[in-house]
Parts: sequence; structure tokens; C-alpha cells
Amino acid sequence: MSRASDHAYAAIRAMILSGELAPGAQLSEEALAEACGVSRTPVRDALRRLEGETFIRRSGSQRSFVAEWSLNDLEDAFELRAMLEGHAARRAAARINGLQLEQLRAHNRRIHEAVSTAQPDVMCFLEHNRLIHAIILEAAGSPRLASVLGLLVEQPVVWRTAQHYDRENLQRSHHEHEELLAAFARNDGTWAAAIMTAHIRRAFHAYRDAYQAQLGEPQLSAA
Amino acid sequence: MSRASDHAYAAIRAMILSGELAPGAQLSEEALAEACGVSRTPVRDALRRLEGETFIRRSGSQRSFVAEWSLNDLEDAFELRAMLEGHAARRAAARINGLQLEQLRAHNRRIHEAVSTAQPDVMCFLEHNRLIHAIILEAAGSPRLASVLGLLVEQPVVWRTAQHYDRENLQRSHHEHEELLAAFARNDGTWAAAIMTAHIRRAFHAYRDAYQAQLGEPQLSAA
DNA sequence: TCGCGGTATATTGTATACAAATGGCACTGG
DNA sequence: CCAGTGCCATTTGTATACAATATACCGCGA
Repeated sequence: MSRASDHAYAAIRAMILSGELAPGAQLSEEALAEACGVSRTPVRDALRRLEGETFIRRSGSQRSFVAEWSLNDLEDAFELRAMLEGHAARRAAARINGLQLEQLRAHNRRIHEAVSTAQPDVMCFLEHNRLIHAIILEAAGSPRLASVLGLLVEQPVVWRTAQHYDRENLQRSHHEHEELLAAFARNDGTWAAAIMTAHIRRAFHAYRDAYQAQLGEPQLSAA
Repeated sequence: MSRASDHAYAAIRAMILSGELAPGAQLSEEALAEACGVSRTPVRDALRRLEGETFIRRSGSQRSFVAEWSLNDLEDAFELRAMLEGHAARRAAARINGLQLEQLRAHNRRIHEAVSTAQPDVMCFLEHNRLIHAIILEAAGSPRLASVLGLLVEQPVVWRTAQHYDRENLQRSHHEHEELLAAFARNDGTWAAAIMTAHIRRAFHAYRDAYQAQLGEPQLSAA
């Protein structure tokens, strides 16, 4: 979709990610239309897309609400994600090329810089971490796997809680990426899959701790 | 969505499944609207939904086409499906209850009847096969897994090629279901996962053979 | 006071009209 | 004959008006 619809999609998505629209909040098409400066038609398009990505849940009578994530949901999603990313790593190990390997190394170097200081640059970590996983997914060469994983990874909870990583977890992630690189360099799919699965499982527990910590401080803002 | 939108969705979906709308065919919103007896608005809704389910692909300039499946796509989707259904079976083995077990037995008995005759009742097989997998998915107790698998399983290729199963394959499926039941009855997740993965892999090769056979007879109709 | 019913209001669904953009085609110039 | 270009037809995007439906609120009666 062109301008208006895309704009509405991006705007609503951003509002959800930033927490401006809190989980459980009801969404009025008209209100969103006014907020985005477009009519209801493109807003409806955007809502349908966001519903497909489980950003939004719809009640029996078709009203829209920002999706809420229980601890069970988080656990459920991460179990799947661990399996799928492990699978992606296994495939990637067999297919990865020199350029991709070098790109992975570069991103992990940037991560190393970001997390070595006393005050780690979490945003920088998140961005390069995202790129690393994207490159692995690309190397895995499975479009379906990529789209399915996208649904699991690009979620508000993941994004919001990830910002609460502590320094130790960030450094461990860097180290696990190093191990992944070693496995890739040797085209050892079994090794890569094991590291990746462990990587995601550990991340899950970090997320869960952060998630539970959040329960104490409701209405967490974007920062 | 209520009447019109749901109707458009169901109608277009059926037209694709039946082959009335062939893979690669361009879809005109206006033409579909007329065919469904509704306006373009609900048709657009339906197209967005179908796009999310990869029934439809959209060109760079937003035109809609019935999705085409290459052999690679089929292989890709089935590899994922084998892994995910195996996972579902593992989880189901640990959680399944007596009622579900009995329902599975009942459905597999119906399958047995359907495939034991000289002229197997393929439709009956497909329906009860679908229900069996649905019950297992329900027993697995993972909403995400269910929705992700839904995207992979409910596809036109799968449906269309499944109708070309030969009698031997149908009977093998019945037998594999029996083994699954044995694994479930003993809550042996490892066994169940192994059977299920093998079950899907074998089905894949059957699908592939049917798919390739189809290449010889283009414009295959619904029957 | 509680439950019920009905009306008012808010919200979503549908149709239609118009705007924008894309793709095809014919025509022109080389 | 080919490449490039401009116009026209088709198709999709957006806005708006109206219809249908769900929710909330208030008053009535038991």
C-alpha cells in the first residue's frame, strides 16, 4: 500500500512499540485515523496487517485491542523461537558464504564495542544483534522459516523487555555469537544449532526476568 | 468481519482451492466484487487476509495474483512442517487426555474404513486426517504453534495434491496414525515426534510425486 | 435493591465516488 | 525494424456517507 496506509501502519506500530498504546487498550478506528491524519480506510488496512502480526487482538464483536502477553505466551513463543532459530542456524552452517561470515564478524565486533564499556550502548547492541540474526536467516535460505520467525521475533514484548538487558547478559550474547561464528566457519550445523538454541533459551530467561521486573513498574515508557 | 467480508473471503478461498482461479492468475478487485455480489471494500479485506495466509501474492505495484508454488517452495514448507508437527506430537504426548485419545482412535477407525475398500474414499480420509492433526495440535497446547502450522498446512497445493494420494499411501497413513496412538497412550514424546516427522516426510514425497505428475496435466479442475 | 428492557451512543461494516498510479499500446523518430 | 515517448484504459488507493451492530446507560417494575 502506498502513502496513507503505510503511514498509518508505521504510526500505529510505533505507538504500540513505544507503549503509547498500552497492552489491552482499545483502538478506535476513527481516533487512529485522526491521529494519523488519514481516513478510516487506510487505518483499517493497517489494523488488519497488525492483527496478522499479532500486534493486535480483536474481540468477538470486531473491536481492536493492543495484544497482551502473558508469561505463558512469552514462554510459548520462545520455545518455538528456540527451535526455529536453531533450525535456521543448522541450515545456515551448510550454506553460509564468505561475505556473510565477514559481515557477521563485523557486527559482532560492533557489539563487542557496545557492551565493553561501563555503560553499555543497548540500542547499538540491539541493532547489530538484529542484523546478525537477519544474516543467519538469510543464509538459511528458507523464505517460510524467515516469515514465521519474523512473526515471533518482531513483537512489542521482545523489544520492550530487551531494553532491560544487564551488562552481563549482553556480554554473554557477544560470546555466544563468537561461538556461532566458529561453528559457521567450520560448517558444523549441529554445533551451530546447539549454540543457537542455548542462546535463545538463555535470552528467554533474561526476558522473563525483565518481564517480571516490569510488573512492578506499570506504564513503562519508551526509553 | 461479518457477512459480506467473510463471504468474500470464503468465496475467493474456495475459488483458489478448487483451481477455478489458477496459480499465477491476476485478481481484479472489481471482478471479484461482482462475482461475490459485494462491493470492493469487503473484497479488499478478504484479499489482505488471504495475502497474510500466502494464498495470494502481490506485485510491486500492489496487484494481486494467486500464489504459485515451486517445487522448492513445497520442499521448504514441508521441511518446516515436519519439524513443527514433530514438535507438536512431542508436546501432545505429555499432555494428551483420555477423551482426546479416544477421539483420535475414532477418527482413525473411520480412516481405516475409508481406505480399506477397493475404491478408497479420499475425501473421507482427508477430513478425518485433518481432524486427527487438529486434535494433536490442540493437545500440544501451544497457540503459536497452532497458528504457525495452520499457515503451512492450509495451502492450496497441499489440498489439491492430497487428492491424488494412492491407496497404498492412504493405508500407510492409517498405520502411522496407529503408531502415533501407541506412542501417545504411553506418553512417549520422543517416539511420537519420530513417528510424526517420518509421517510428514513420507507424505511430502507422496505430495511431490503427485505434484510432478500434475505438471503433465495442466489446468487441473476441482475433482 | 436487583434484574430487566429499551433507547441512545459509540463503533465497526459496506457501498460508492473520486483520485492516483500503473501498464499497455500506438505512434513517432531514428 | 527498434527504441523511446506520450496517451488512454485499467486497477488500486483514499475519503466519505450511510447502515448495521454492539455496548452502555438509564428508567421501570418486581
